[in-house]
Amino acid sequence: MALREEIKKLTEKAVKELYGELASPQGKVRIDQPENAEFGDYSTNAAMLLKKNPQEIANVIKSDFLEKIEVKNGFINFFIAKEYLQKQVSEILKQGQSFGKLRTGCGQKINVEFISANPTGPLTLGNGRGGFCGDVLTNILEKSGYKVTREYYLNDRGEQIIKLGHSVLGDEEAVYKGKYIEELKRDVKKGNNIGEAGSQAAKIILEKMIKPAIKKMGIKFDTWFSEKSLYQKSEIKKTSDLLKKKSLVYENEGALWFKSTQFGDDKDRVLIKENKEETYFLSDIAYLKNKFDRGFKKLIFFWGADHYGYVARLKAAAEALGYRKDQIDIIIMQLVRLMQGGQEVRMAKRTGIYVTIDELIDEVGLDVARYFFLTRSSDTHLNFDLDLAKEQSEKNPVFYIQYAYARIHSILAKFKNQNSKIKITTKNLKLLSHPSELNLIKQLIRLPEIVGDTAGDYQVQRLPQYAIDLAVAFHQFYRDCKILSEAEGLQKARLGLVLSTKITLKNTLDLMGISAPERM
RNA sequence: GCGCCCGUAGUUUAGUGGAUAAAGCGCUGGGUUGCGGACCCAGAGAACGCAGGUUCGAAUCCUGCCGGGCGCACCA
Repeated sequence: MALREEIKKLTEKAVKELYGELASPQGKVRIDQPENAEFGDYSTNAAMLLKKNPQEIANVIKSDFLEKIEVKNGFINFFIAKEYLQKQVSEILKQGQSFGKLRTGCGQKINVEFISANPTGPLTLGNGRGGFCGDVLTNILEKSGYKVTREYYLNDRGEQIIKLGHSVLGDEEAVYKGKYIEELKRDVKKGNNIGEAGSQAAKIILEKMIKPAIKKMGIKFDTWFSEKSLYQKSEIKKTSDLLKKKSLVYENEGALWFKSTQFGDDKDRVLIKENKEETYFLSDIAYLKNKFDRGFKKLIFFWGADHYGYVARLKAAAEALGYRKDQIDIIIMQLVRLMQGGQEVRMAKRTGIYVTIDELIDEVGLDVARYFFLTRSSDTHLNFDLDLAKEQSEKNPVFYIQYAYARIHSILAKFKNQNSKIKITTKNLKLLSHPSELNLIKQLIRLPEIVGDTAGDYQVQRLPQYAIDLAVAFHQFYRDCKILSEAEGLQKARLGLVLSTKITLKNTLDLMGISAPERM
């Protein structure tokens, strides 16, 4: 069990013992990790919330993994015992690659849909942002014990395909512009009608532009879901029939409407237009049904802020289908604005002005590109300046993290030249007592908590921050503690610590999809 | 007009009810005959957009205002 959970339980138990079940605090009891070491490794505000004497509570709490408990300014501060920390090193070595894994997901099926850009052009920076964040969240959820499906929804029919058709045929209704459209004009067979030209162009864009870009981004989708297939398998018809059966639709002015206001939407929405064409929303409901039918208990979507208006609608649809609104989580990513020399440059596939995610990766490399987007919360309005990004990429903190990893590899390689086996015993680990050693271990054991927190609140920017903390702790340890030149016992202990740092750092980088280079 | 999001150090951002607001870059100064100096240490730099309110306690919650982004289709 994670240490924080353990401390929470101990505190709750103590409170119950002293004040009985009735003590209900106003506000949230928290177990925090204070930044100031003076306040311990963990601290709780429980006493303040309960308006009780913190010392009284502290006196009742007893545990062998705690060295001491102090009370200061109303907080109860917990100090972890050295022995507990030392033991964690062998625990990490034992768990290896699976260190950080949790069981909270209980194997529940969860579907994460991200990017899902229309096959009408290359992937832009906005797609990159949502793509990287989505990808990392799926890694986190997997690590927390969920069975995750990464899904890309492909809008391979409908209005935008027609528009693409016009564009590649170059008629007066053309909307998409750019070099790729010029190239498509050559590849798409002449004599096609608009729809066929559009479909053919979309297929080429998907295979020649989107899929390679996604591969370059280091993302692997489990499912590429075609909107068209919903029509081919009459799932659209089945869905509208189902809603009719539930009396959730009505006809008005020749169109078929869904009573979404019954489920909290601002207004009712059209499913089938007056001209008998189905709306995109109807496909979406069918798609929603399809996902739930496949057994997913939870659906997560990454959308750009420009789709915000769609949230209430989709949740309404989920409820209409008989599911709960909280089975759908929609993460709204604020848009990426392209800046050049302090001026905004409007990006649009329709004007042909945009920076593709390919270009960014070519310029700064995948690791920097990933790190760049991962550090910013989805709420941040991101102004992206390619020149600035290029200039700063050399100083990107990702190299600082990777440098720690390369250093570790170098130490271990040097050791292996002298002696091929590292055998670490509990007795050796007891020699770890330098503040920098203990501090490093404290950072190492945060990984499961980081994973758990992020799986709960989807704030993936926590991960790059943690990686920095970890690297800092290692670099400081490296400064303070010699390894190879020490006597055998201490040398083994420190090698164990170095190895467990390597594991933790690697697992953290893996979650972020960032490489762990042995040399730089 | 209504709804959502943002405004934190020179800059890019963390921090969403707790203690002295944190980090990268930049700036100033210091550190290596040593396992990788792409490193380490110290310092300067922030009335957290403004004004009220709730609370023992507010960058965080509420209200109003200012500035900015996005959304309010029988478009997708």
